[in-house]
Amino acid sequence: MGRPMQFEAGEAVNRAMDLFWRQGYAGTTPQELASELGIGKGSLYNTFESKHALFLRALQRYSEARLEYLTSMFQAPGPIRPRLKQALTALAGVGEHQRGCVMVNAAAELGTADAEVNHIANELFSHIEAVFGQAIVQGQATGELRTDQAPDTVASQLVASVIGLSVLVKTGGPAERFSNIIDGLIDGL
Amino acid sequence: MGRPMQFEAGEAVNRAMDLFWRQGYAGTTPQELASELGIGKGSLYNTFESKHALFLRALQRYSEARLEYLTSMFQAPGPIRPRLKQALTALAGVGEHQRGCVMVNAAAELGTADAEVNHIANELFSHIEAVFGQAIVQGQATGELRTDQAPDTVASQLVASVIGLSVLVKTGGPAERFSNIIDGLIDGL
DNA sequence: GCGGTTTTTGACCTAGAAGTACAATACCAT
DNA sequence: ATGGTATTGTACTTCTAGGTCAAAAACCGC
Repeated sequence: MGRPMQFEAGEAVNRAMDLFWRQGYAGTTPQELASELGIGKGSLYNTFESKHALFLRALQRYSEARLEYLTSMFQAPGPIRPRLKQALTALAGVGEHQRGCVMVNAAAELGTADAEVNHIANELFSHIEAVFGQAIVQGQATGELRTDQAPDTVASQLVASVIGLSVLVKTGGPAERFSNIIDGLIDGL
Repeated sequence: MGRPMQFEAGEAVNRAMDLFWRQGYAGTTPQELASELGIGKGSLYNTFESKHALFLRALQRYSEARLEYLTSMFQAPGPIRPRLKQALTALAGVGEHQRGCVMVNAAAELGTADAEVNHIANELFSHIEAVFGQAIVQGQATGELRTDQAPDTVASQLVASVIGLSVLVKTGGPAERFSNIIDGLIDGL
C-alpha cells in the first residue's frame, strides 16, 4: 500500500543512462537527472540510493542491452561477416549519435578510481569478447574466416578495435572513415 | 624585474599532466594541483588562466611528448616490427602505470562537450596515424610487411586498436594479455 | 636602500552539487 | 471515511570546487 510510484524505475534507469551517456558522470547533476526523469529530487533519492548507485544501475542496464543485442545477432542465421560488421558498427556507435559507448566513457572517466565501474566495464568487455570468439570459431568452422589465427586473439583484437573506434567516433570525424576501418577489420578475418 | 617566479611553468605543466592523468579532469581540484606543484593557489591562477586552460596545456604537452617519442622511434634504423610493437606498447600504456592514455581519457570524459579538447585529441590521433602510415609504407617497401593492405587503412586500424588497448589497460587485467593482442596485431601486418 | 614591479600566500567569496527533511498527497484495507 | 503506509515536491542544509584579492615578500635598476 501507500502512495503508488508515479514513474517506472526501469524506464527511469534508461533515461538516466541516456543522460549520463551524453554528459558523463561528473557532468550530470542530480537536478538534471530529476528533470530528465520528470520527477523531483526527493523521489530520485528515495528510489535510488545515490547518484553513484543510479549510475551503476545505468551501466548495468547498458551492459544487458548490449549483450542481448549481440547474442540475438549472432544467433540469427546467415553469413558471418555482415553480422560482424553490423555488430562492430553498433557497438562503436558509428552513425547518428556522436556519443561513443557509455561503458568506454565511464571506464575512461572513472577508471582506476572506481572499482565498481571498473568491474562492470570488465565484465561487459569480456562478455563481448566471448561472443566475438564464438562467432569466429563458427566462422572458421564454416570456412568463412581464415583459420590461421587463434579465435581468442582475434576476438581480443576486435574488442580493442571497437573500443578505440567508439572513442574516435566520440571525438568526431566522418562516419565513412569509420566504416572503412571496420571494413578493413572484417576483411582481415 | 619584479619578484622572480619560484617554479618553472613548463615543469608545472608536466606535473599537472601527471595528476590529470591519474585523476581525470573533473576528479582533480585546483587545491590538489597547487599542492602537487608545490605552490599556492594564487600562483596557480596567476600563471595559468584557469583549471581548464592548464588542462589544455597539459594535453598539448602530452601530445608533443608522444609525437616526439614516436618520430624518434621511427627515424631509428632497424626492422620495423619490433619498433611498431614498442610504439604500440608505449602508447597504450601497457606496463607499470594502470592509467591508459591521458588523451583517450580526456576525449572520453569531456568529448563532445569540449570542442578544444576534442580538437587537440583529433590532432594527436591523426598525427599518430600519419606516423604509423609512413612506417607501414616503409615496411612494405622493404618487404617486411604485407603489401595487400592499404597503408592508410592499416594505420587507422592501428590507431583504433591502440586507443582501445589504452582503455582496456586502464580497466585492468594482466599485462601479458595486452602484449598478446599487440603481438597478434603486429603479426597481421 | 629605495621605488617600482611582479610573485606569493592564504584567507576569503560565491555558486552550485549532492543529499536531507518534512509537510502534503495518494493509495489500500477495513 | 479513516488509519496506516509509502511517495512526492520543495525548501533547506552542507560542503567543496573554482576562483579572487590584498597584503607581504622578493627582485632589479639606480
